[in-house]
Amino acid sequence: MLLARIVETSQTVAATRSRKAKVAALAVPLAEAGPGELEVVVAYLGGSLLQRRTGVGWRGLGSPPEPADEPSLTVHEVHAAFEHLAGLSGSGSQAARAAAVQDLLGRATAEEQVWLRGVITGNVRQGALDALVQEGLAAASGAPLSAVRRAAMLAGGTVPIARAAFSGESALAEVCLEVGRPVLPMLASSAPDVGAAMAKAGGGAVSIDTKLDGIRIQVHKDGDDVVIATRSLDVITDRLPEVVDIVRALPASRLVLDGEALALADDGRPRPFQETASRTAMGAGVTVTPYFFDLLHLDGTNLLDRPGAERWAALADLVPAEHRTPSVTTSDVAEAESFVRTALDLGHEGVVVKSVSAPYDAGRRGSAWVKVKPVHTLDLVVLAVEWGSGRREGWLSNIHLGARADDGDGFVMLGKTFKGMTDEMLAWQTGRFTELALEPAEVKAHHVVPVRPEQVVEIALDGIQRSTRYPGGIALRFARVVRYRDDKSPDEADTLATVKEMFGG
DNA sequence: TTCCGACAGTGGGGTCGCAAT
DNA sequence: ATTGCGACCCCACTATCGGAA
Repeated sequence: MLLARIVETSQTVAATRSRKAKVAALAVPLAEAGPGELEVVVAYLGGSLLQRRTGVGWRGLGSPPEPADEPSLTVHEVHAAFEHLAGLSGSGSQAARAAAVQDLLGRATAEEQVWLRGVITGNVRQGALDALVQEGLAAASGAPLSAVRRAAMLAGGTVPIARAAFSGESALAEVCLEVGRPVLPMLASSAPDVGAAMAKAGGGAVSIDTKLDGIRIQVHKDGDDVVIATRSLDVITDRLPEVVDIVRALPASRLVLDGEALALADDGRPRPFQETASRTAMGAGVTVTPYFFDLLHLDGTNLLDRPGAERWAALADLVPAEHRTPSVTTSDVAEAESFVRTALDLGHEGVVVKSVSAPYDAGRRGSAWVKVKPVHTLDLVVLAVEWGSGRREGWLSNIHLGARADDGDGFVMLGKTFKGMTDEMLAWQTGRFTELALEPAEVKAHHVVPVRPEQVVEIALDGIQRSTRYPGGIALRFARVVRYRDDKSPDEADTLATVKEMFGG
């Protein structure tokens, strides 16, 4: 198949807003693809490469060479070119990569070049990713969408099950959880408070799990072989030797566990997320401790489809309490709230409320698991704004946030945010910050537009973290706009000292 | 007819490994 | 030794479509 087929399809998909039309367009090349190219076609239609990493990003693309007049590249040739790129390493590899990228782009038409640049930087932006490709696969093969989805979740992606979809429903049904092959992890939706979360999770008795602020781990054990995968199914076994030892010692020969790994201080309280993420923490003698909250397989039996209560009972029989996520089962909101307070007092992020009857829905973010985290707010001042991209093209989008300096002179930047803005707010702030621009004539000429520090904005955030990037030594974590405050002047905004004090720094 | 679940997009800060400087 | 880049860790939120209620 020619790459041009993929590119045409991508353009068609991008040109319609109807999801049904997108799916119909995706189904055509999927039905045309030969057995030897189906995997590549599935990946490319979803805007991704089969290579996990190529070593080339937006910077390594360079300026585009003269495009070809006629399309000639096949998907096979493109795949081979990326395989070559991915294999380059060592001294001089950057120059070799640049040359290989230029060679590939030089063989592409102008439209193919656009698509190739998109797929390399992860910016195809056609309004369809893996989920719609799965729908297209179901449409093209005649297999039920539910069977395609389930197989993809259990196989860790759509690519590995594409051929099975064309082999019929029974072939898809045979795809099941295999010890040693990571499945997509179940995700949690969110709710503002525990009461709402309990209602969302189905009411009645629920499990309230402590939400630990570390790295999600899925651990597969087959005899002495242990594999640890992250949320995106990256294998990080070598980085967590303590976890490997702990799982090897568990009294079962084959198992799949889901949990969280985090670094603890000497007093047992969790260290900041940054220290869990850092290997320096391990190097400094800080161990990373695993806490497991689910069991997906045990000695030949897949537990995914069993109710939560049953899986967790099996987990409790297998894993000692010191390596299980603290939790309580209750239907009483007051008891749940009390558990949340305890979790927060112990320094944890919050809780995850879980239905006791729901199965483990791999790869889904449903209402069976609902997270609850406390929200803090600050009143900060907008110091600059950045022009948006994509659907925010032409709007001033990302705002720079500052707290009042402690010496009363000026503002200290603490971070940026683009979150929480409605289209109405984007329109308003584009006008407002154009008015406040330090250099009104230059507003459209620069990506970053500095403004007079006069607009106060209420910002929600999860907390602060250590920063070497920002002058105050701290940065906001997960900042988002709540509302613009026209009832407050900049000299009423929060100070750096207040911010540090609020978060115990 | 209205409601709501699922998706895609729009980006945030920090950390590592690796290659170039 | 330092710097820049790519890749990945954590992630919130809004708009939209289309099926469910």
